[in-house]
Amino acid sequence: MGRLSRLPGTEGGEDLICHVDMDCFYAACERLREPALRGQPVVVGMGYEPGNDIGAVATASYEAREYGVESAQAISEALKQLPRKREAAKDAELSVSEAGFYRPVDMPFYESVATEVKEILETKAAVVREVSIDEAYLDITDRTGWEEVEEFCRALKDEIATAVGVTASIGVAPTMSASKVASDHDKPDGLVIVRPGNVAEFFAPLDVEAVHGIGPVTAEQLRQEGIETAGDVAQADPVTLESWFGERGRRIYRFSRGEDDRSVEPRGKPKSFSRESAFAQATADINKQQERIQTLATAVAGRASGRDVLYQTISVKVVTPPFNVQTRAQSLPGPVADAELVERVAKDLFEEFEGERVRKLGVRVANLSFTEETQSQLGEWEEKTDSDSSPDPNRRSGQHSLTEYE
DNA sequence: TCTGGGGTCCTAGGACCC
DNA sequence: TCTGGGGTCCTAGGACCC
Repeated sequence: MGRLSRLPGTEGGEDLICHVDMDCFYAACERLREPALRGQPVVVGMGYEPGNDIGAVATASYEAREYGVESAQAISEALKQLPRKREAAKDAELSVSEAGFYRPVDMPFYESVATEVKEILETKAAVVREVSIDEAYLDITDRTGWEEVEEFCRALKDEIATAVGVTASIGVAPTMSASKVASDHDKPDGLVIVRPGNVAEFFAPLDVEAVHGIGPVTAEQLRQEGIETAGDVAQADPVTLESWFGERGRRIYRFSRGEDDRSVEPRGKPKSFSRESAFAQATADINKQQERIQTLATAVAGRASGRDVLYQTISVKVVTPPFNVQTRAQSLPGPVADAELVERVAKDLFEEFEGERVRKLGVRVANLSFTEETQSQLGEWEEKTDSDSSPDPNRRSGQHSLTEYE
């Protein structure tokens, strides 16, 4: 829960929140280092190996989307839709990368590009919250005003395009959730400014699923009730929404009206690390399963120890056909960093599923604690700690305070 | 959308403590 | 002794986001 940025019950409108969302970021990065890909249908994916179906689209360029490629689609399906792939099918010599405009995910490179963007963002706002590698919120209240904000944003977009070479879509609104919806409203290369007086009008016609926090499941339930637009949600009875969806119902109600009392704050420390991977085909082979668990456990423990993080809870995730997700967890008496223990516990937890066909396995560590040294090394995780364990909701961020881990 | 991978938050029931 | 109330931790699952 974020702090209140203003007194409850008072009219919002003073704040200018800016949401920056990079367009097709992975594909844009690939084009940076390979200009021949510009204007072409590009698909960036992970886990694809020729000859099997495993692997999905991480990002498709707008040209690829024209051919029907969608995010999260199986790579093999996506590549069939691209014209070059069809030509290449005649030529068995061509590798996958040469055939379609497929490129495998290269996170280190994308992160280097994201860092350049972030450096620009940091000059534009006192507080920047990175949501993911290609998305961030900026509180620009003290840097501009509603009269000049369009110029301000154009300058920001230009700078990103000129200095880094990728395009961003930007949304500006009086709240975080509204700015998020605004940036999404006119992609790619969009700039949508929702002024305080226009919030209701902006939201009214939008599909419920455009609202941040309403996904496919909730959207379907709402439609069953005849609620189809954000405007409909805004007109609904918040008590009824709460009876349907619990606390989330209240949030949905507020977000559909553009209301959001969170303030922009830097990201806190991670809460868990996990690793998961799918089998090319569901398998009941215990050797393959245990081998996979071992690989995942080692990888997860390695990530944690690389960051000097201790963990106290170890869990496994088992996905069986058709798509049944089950998790089992075990907490330890105290925080540890022990790869062999992770593997042992994970294998123990998995025993219950022995003999079952499994399509996907995952290993996770949680209940993390951060050592003092970790803190100084990890500037990117911020110095704040108040979001995870402080009993005092009024405690301000920005202080090094790790007493709970000493 | 027959579904990859890495996360977050919320809920609900049970164990356990005082 | 068969029974109140409050609080915390743990586990499992679900929805959502990128």
